[in-house]
Amino acid sequence: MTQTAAPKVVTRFPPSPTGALHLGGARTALFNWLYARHHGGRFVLRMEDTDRKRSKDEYVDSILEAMAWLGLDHDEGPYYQSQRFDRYRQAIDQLLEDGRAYWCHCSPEKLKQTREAAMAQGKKAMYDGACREAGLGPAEGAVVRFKGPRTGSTEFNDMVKGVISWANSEMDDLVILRSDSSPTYHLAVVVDDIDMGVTHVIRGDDHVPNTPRQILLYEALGATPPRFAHIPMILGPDKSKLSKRHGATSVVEFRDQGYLPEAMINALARLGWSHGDQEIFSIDELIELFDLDAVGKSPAVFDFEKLTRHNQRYIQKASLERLLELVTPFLARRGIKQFDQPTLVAALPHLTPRATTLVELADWAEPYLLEQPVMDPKAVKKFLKPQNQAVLQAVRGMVERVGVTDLGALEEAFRALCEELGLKMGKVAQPTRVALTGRTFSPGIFEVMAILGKDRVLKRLEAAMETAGG
RNA sequence: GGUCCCAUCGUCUAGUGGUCUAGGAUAUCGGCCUCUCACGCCGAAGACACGGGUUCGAGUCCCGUUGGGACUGCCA
Repeated sequence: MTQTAAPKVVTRFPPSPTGALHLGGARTALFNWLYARHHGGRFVLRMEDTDRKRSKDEYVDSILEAMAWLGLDHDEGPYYQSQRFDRYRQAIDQLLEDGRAYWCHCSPEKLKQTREAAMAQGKKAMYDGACREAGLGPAEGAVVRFKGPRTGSTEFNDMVKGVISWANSEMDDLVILRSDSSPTYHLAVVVDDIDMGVTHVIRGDDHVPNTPRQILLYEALGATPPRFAHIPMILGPDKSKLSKRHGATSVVEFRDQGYLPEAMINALARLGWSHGDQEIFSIDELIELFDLDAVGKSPAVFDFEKLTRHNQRYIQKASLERLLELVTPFLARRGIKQFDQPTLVAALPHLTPRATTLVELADWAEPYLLEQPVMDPKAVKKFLKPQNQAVLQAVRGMVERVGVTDLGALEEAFRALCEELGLKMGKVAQPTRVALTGRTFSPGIFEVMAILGKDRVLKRLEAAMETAGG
């Protein structure tokens, strides 16, 4: 007998488009994507936009953009829950018919009062089940509630946390249809995961308390629950839930700050997951190595410094061609739209070890791409002094004579010149560096000359001599 | 308050009862390299939350304490 071709693993990522894709969501998406890819399964994208007031199209676009940037491609979707209301209604009707749900006429005000009263007495703030056995029908302002069991317990074997058991008495009857006749999250998510054949639900562990109630819903709907894997949350440096006040938290912000997607992926993957002592992983390695059994249980503080370090390494590793493409928008952003590409190509290999982000890389590249470098006033004051005019003059003469193409010859001549002047290398190199780049730091002085070429070196030295003389 | 989850260097983590005087990464500090700034290399400091058990033996298993977190919505 041959088995049907139904994929054995189907994962999904269901963001609600009420904000940009955050680090936590991105990691959840990554783990789902990796799990599907590792097992040769399918990855479904679904927008949970049942809350029509808070969901916005611009967030849908922004989430899609972030996913694409990270390279997390989906095999199905994006589905939109807002387009599946008929299906949810059908499931709710079925539940009503089967006696697994009931109409509730309690007003939000009344509910709030009972809740507060319960809290005041130090009791559990749960729905009291007033309408549970009332046999009510639909009415203006009414909702439908799921009729959950009052006794026993619901248990599941979480793939990262192990067995988790929940007393049914701890769960009240949750609303599945709102008074505006839209379905709630719990109902929609379960119906969708059934319809879409989801086999593994990998999500943040803030969903742990939702899981037993959803399992009950699966059973009421006559479906087998999927496997669950609850991954620990990502925290800010103060160990509280990561939020805006911790700095950049949305994926596109990192992109705009000059981070490479593979650095993001690497950093995110290592948060809660590990493979021995290995720190650097390519996408292919992650797909090959990733599995849920190596996911940790405890929450993790996001380490921005480590991400930056990863980013620096990835910038160093990137091909010249890609770097060119990556850095161009960042150059444009600082007003450098037209420039001599060969100069940038020559400069880039010397710049990458010095840049931790693409923003910095563009900054490092600037002196070589501008007609005249922007002179740092402090550097000018310190190094382009009258007494250095002669030094610059001597360097100019040397460059005129030996050129800048033969680095060996250039260095030899430069050192000879220092000796001749009776000056240490640094005393000659620093004024030259400022003359050529406008700054006190740069790649090696000979590399700088080679990048600029003889003509520009001579021109800049002359300009600097004038500055020093004046 | 209740329910549930979690607990190794500052941070991310390795560690699945003996090989742990606890390993790696990052951050910090020191050194080397050196024309500056980086990169790179070498080195230092730095952790098993606490208390009970189980065991010949516990970072590893069990219980408790403490601490942290999540949930407790007609948000998802």
